[in-house]
Amino acid sequence: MTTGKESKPRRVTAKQVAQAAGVSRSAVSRAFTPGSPLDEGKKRKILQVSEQLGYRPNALAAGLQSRGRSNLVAIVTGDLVNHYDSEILAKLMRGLYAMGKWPVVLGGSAETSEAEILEVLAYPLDALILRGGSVDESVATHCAKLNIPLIVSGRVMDAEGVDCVCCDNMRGAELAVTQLIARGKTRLGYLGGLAHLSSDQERKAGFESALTKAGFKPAILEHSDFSYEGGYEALTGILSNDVELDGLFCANDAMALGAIAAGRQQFGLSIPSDLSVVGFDDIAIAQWPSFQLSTVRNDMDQTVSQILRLLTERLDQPEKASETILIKPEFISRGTH
Amino acid sequence: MTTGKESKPRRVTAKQVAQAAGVSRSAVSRAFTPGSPLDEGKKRKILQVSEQLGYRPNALAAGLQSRGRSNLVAIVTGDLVNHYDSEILAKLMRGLYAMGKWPVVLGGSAETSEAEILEVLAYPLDALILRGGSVDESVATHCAKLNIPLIVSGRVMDAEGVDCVCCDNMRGAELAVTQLIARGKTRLGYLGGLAHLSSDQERKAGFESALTKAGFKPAILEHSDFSYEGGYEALTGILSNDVELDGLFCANDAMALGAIAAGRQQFGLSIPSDLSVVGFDDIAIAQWPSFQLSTVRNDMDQTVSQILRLLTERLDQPEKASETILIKPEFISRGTH
DNA sequence: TTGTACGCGTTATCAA
DNA sequence: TTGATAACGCGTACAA
Repeated sequence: MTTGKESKPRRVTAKQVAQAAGVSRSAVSRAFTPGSPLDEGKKRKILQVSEQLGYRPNALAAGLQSRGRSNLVAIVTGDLVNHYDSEILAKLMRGLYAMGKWPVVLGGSAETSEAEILEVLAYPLDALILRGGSVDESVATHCAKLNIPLIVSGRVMDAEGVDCVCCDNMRGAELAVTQLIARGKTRLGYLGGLAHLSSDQERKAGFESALTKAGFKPAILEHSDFSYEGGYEALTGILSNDVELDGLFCANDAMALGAIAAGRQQFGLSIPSDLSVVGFDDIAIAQWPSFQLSTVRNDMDQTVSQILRLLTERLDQPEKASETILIKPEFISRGTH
Repeated sequence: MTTGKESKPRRVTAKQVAQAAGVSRSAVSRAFTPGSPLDEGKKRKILQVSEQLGYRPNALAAGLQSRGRSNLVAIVTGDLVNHYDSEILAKLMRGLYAMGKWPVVLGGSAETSEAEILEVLAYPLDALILRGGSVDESVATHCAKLNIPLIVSGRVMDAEGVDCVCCDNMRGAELAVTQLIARGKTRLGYLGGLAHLSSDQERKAGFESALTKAGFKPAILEHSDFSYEGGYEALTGILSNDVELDGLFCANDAMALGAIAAGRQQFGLSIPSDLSVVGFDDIAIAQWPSFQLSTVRNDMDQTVSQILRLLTERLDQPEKASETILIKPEFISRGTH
């Protein structure tokens, strides 16, 4: 057993490799830079010594160079308890690996601390991807000052030089309402998530406008928190108050699943004959045999590929005009509507 | 619109702030180093100019220093489609933020590429946390050569200087078997996940040993892939082959939920009177009203806090003896056994 | 309290 | 093809 603070053992450097191999430091650097002019035998020797000593060029020091990049990209994700957030995070990370970028992940829990984001900006990030959490727009100002490209997804941020990728939430809500009405449902309710999020506001607005256009009025407009438990409690509350309802559009899948469970267990409702329920996002469990949830697909693959495209272009052309991409939602018809 | 490759705009440096504020560059450095001797008025001036220019000390360059750290910690996670993996990742990330460390997240999908891990070792990481994915032990060798502390969780790795935190899987499986037998179930089956993972092997071994000790034989030993769909298909297959079964222990919750759905929908079974099902992990959806799954808790909070403790101690004492921590599982009695 | 000078590990430039 | 040398941006020992 050892006690007390010990000195940190240091990593092997190019200098040490150079000495051990009997070459100059520059030669070592060249051995690891494809296309550099270097004698083939000398290169082999260097690589062999490096292997033996466990040498790898330090990516940090390389990123310090004039034209160097850190290849670090920060991602701010929403609460990973929400399956949409964890699923799209996985896809986004894979895309970044393929680009040779490494994701530094922030958030992941209910409260996304603004301070955390500002702290991580101390790193010379290649970009910051704001995918979830409720973060103030002032982040855009900080990024701009630090020359860190900002890409926002899941909402639209109207700031200079900020690229956005967002689902057409209004359209998605309209799709849901149209499909419910097509099934003969007329007393429709809306179950929203956190009301301060623009995605919720847009879905709600889409719901109301589509309903009005069809000549109906909302049976109820309720809010919860995007969680399964929240959806369960919300529908329990609504039905306990004798609200007449034959269709419910929920702002995400988790709440829809919770509402379905409450309807069945607390009120003995048959889904969809007594009550139709439609969700939003199309997370993996929506298609589990137990659920077979009808929902509006918030396409993750399209979203991720657009984010990656915008990132690539922005890195290549820092001054190019910013874009806002709207992803088209699609109604997924399963068994709950 | 702009075309072609443009030069990357550079970040404001301490030198520029020094010039703008009319002070030396070291003064700027001191202004951002708490406890450094510096005239109060000069410090205010520097901070004000920095604010205006948008200057932040570059964490990368700072980490290059002799006694500096990168404060970057890589985490290898398993497939984020598995809720256990995404839930524990979120908790682990929060713990790292609290320590002032930033998580570079790898994996997250079915195939964890070994090459990805080796590539990220180009960064002078403070540590590598191997939490999921099926990664070869050779990673330990690479980490050792690069002086990057390695902490493994979810399995035990018997390598020099590697700390481990793992659930006592044998004991967990025994708990499940004991509880099933206590309910009068005697024809018990085991539904495993990916058979090459040690966690699966240990749970299976625990199942068999506990059953033998109680004087019974396994009704069936089956394997799947840790997914809901896999569990659904596996039980469908088992029951289609007329295996007599009154209790099923699954190597994780997702498969247990799938198996329950299959039993109910495909064979009209009543759970638990016809068939008891017990899972492993205790993910969040295990306690959803629709499921109320009886399971063995693989405690995430304990696991995470042990990982963080080992990390802290390892950073403080690089040469201290390595530890292997076994987390005690707990049976969570709900409605499916 | 201040500024100068050096080191961190790398890549890029330049003259040989 | 080579090796010496200058950046890169920062912290800090050292001398003033």
